[in-house]
Amino acid sequence: MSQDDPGFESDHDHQHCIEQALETARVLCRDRKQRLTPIRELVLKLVWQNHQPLGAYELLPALAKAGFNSAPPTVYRALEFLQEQGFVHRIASLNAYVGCPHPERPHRSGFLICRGCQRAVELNAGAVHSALKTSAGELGFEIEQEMVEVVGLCPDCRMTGGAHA
Amino acid sequence: MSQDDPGFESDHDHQHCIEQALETARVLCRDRKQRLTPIRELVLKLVWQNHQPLGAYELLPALAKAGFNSAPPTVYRALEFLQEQGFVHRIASLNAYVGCPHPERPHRSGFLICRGCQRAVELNAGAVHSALKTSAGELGFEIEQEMVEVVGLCPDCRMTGGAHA
DNA sequence: TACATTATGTTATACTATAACAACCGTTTT
DNA sequence: AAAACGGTTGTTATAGTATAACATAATGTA
Ligand SMILES: [Zn+2]
Ligand SMILES: [Zn+2]
Ligand SMILES: [Zn+2]
Ligand SMILES: [Zn+2]
Repeated sequence: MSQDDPGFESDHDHQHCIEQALETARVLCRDRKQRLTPIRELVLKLVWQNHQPLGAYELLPALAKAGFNSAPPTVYRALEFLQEQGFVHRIASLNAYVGCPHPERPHRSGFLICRGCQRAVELNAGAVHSALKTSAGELGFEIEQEMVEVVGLCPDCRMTGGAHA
Repeated sequence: MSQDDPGFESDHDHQHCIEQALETARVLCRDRKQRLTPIRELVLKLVWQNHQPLGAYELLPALAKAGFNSAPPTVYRALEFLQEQGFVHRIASLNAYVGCPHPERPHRSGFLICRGCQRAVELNAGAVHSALKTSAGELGFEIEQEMVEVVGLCPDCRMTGGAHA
């Protein structure tokens, strides 16, 4: 692996993020006997165009430009598939979708969402999960899915007061 | 205080939950010089009618029955006020609202949401918050709001397989 | 090829939330 | 009391998000 997750580092090689995400998806789909159709691959690529979560309707124009049908069900179906495969996550508090950098195994860690630049970074926080599991366990609650969405300011935006991107 | 938070205990005196929530809201509004108008109080009462988060549109019929205007802005305005005062929380993953049992100070702990009975219980998990703060801090991220929503099965529903309420 | 399965196209609609402006009401100022 | 003000509510319209339902096309399998 030639590059770690970029986190909030602004100057990483994002082309690499995109290519790696697409290649990982292709491999996993082959292994899982799932079909990464042109629409699905395009939607995945669009979601990965940056690290800002995108709304479903923001993807439609690009689908139209690529010659596909661009009615809502098209993009929602693709997003549903990509979520099932773990390639993208939905950010409930934003009604938006973001690419997952580690779709190999299902997981549901948390997101740090910057209100300055809108970037969302996936948090691989075992400690958060453990604390959650302990607290839930004390109430006899059995966890199935976790959604952790934290809004705040990333290092870059703290310096500029979070006023812009 | 005559009763602790009921958590997932099915047989608690829920009338007490409601009365206490309303009385706390009245006191806090008086202290804060905010107006708990009839509409706002009714919406708070409706949200507290049980421990299942309710959608905004589910509240409208009851508003109409009470003789108020029942267009969406009415209920959204009331919910906005109640959220600002900390009397209710919004559950982003459900697009629904639930009463807060501890509105004295602002907070944003997490929720355990049972997919069997749809009850949501507020988790006062200092450990989760600490873990989150630590993990975010390592990335230089400054937390402003936390949303933790955990879906699973409560003790009651684990026994019945979560098939119903 | 014939058949079943999955994916996509297409139209319509449901669900969630807010914009914009008018009317009302309680309080303060003149 | 009258006027001015700020906050709340009434009302209409619209924006934004997501899914239902059914037709058609593509793909995999026997
Ligand atoms: Zn990148
Ligand atoms: Zn992920
Ligand atoms: Zn109760
Ligand atoms: Zn609360």
